Amino acid sequence: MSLQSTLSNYVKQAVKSVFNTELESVEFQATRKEFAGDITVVVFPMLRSIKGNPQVIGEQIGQYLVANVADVKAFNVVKGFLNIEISDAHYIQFFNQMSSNKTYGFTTPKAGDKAIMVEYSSPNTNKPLHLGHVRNNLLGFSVAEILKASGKKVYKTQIINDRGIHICKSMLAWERFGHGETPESTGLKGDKLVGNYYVKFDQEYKKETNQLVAKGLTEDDAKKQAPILLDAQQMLQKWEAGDEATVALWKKMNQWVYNGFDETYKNLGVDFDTLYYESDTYLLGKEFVAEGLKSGVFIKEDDGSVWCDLTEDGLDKKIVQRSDGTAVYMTQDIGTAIQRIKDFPDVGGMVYTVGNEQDYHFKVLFLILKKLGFEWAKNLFHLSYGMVDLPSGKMKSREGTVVDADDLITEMASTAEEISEELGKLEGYTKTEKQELYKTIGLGALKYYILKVDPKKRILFDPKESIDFQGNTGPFIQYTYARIQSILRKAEVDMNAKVEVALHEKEKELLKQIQLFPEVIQNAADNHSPALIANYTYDLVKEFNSFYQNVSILGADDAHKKTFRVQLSNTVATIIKNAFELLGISVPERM
RNA sequence: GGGCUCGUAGCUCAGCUGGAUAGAGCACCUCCCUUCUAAGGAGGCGGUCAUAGGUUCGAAUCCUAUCGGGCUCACCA
Repeated sequence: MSLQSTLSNYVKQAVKSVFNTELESVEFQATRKEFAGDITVVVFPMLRSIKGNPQVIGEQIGQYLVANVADVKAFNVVKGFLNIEISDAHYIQFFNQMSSNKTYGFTTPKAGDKAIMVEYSSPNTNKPLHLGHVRNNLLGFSVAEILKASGKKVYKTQIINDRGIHICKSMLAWERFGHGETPESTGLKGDKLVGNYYVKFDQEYKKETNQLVAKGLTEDDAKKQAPILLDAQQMLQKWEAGDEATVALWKKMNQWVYNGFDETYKNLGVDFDTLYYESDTYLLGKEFVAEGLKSGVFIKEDDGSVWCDLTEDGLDKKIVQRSDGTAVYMTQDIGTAIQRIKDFPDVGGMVYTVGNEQDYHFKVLFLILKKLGFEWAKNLFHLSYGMVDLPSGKMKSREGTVVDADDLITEMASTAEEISEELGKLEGYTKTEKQELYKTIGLGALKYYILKVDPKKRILFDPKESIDFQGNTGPFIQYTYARIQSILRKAEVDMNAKVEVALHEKEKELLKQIQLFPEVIQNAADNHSPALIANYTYDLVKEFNSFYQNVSILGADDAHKKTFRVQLSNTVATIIKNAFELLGISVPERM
């Protein structure tokens, strides 16, 4: 049981014995540095059930605690705040108990618990991944890891948008202008190659529209009548009809893209347990439209289109099936959700990592699934995140302002290299070891930079300036980890020895921070927010650095203190490592 | 126009279910490498928490309105 819940019980006891009142809950907060004490009970909320002067009430509770709780050493009351001092023994005991636990803070799933499916990435297959996908992947992956650490079973998945007009555009352009080029023949990554033909299509399309406009058509008409577009649409029809050659080309080019994506995912350090392809799921959902019609959740209009009226819930009417009987986006998502539960019966909820431009879509989707009566529909969460903006504004592929994911990763590594070389560390490392390390640091910087901000907020990304290596950054934290490793290499102390020492103020602060870790993980899981983990880790590291600067570790004045301090450092390193694992960031032994 | 969302130091961001004098980093200024990695530490400068009301013992946090940015309101996905 945590200190807080233990104390909470004692405070309730105190209130009961002194004031004869049952208290529902007790409010705690960390004691501010300028006051003596470690944890503070806020007396004000009690005034609702206890009449009296908060100062006096605080005193009385404080006296009770000192008399009855071994871990409470002393107290003081400032206005309505009861500051409690906790004995060193409590911290030492806590430390001795957790320090050898390599998975401190992590909860393992219980046997019958429902699993959770986390969807992220979900790209189109016509162009390479860009900065927006990077945020999506990092967020989704991290939230999945955090949920795991909080004791949930997790499946990571994505839905790959492998069909539609966009891929047909690339296919058409490749057929026409590609001269049989392949990733092998060009040395290009498959997704890049296919993306190039998507751009090529767009160029040709523009050329043709301009010609039509010159002939006197309006721009709108020209855009609709450009022959190359008509050809692409025809190709899509052939694909839907199952035309052999078209399907073969589609398969070939999609495979190139997948190979390219796999490389990017590998570099980024994300993975998936199961995949869904839109070509398999786009026809799903229609049977549930029929069922929904029966149960009255949906309504059929005269033209045959099917709608869901959500005006009573404060939303609009939403179409779920076209008048020609075909599925729309919403139909598909309904079908896919249901399919996933069929495929994985232990799944009891899902998290969708999708940009905030689709907030409304998911609101509607979840509501419809609830109305259809699925029990798991209440456990759906849209992990909505803000856009990544560039100083020049939005990323636009046509204007060439997209930041390519692979390029970005490479650039981060070379920035890390420059800084590292300048600092002149890493003597005796081989070239490949160095390259590996630069990648770790560069990626650490990128991931931390993106994950430390609240998912809801937009990120302004300046490729030249925004990623720092000092202060609240990934490399700063990695650096602290590396320094601790260096201490451990030189330490020569018994890491398993249980030591009792009088605590230095800095040591106590560190222990308090360490105590918070399990709670932070739960909190991050509940809020689907890696940012909480990131900021916690930063606080921990700051606390450690302060300790490091103020207290001699290896040169401690007696052996017990040295042992304790080395063990404490080691524990901090373990937490950094664990926390960063939840962010998908690795930590170097040296840097 | 309706709905959603964001607005905290010059810049980038924290601030848990309302709690004590609103915190970091960058930038700028002062110090600290004959102790374990200075990608570090100690300190200084810098705030009418967009604005105006309201609820409360107590508001950056909750409510209302206004202003400003973003997203969204397709038989597209």
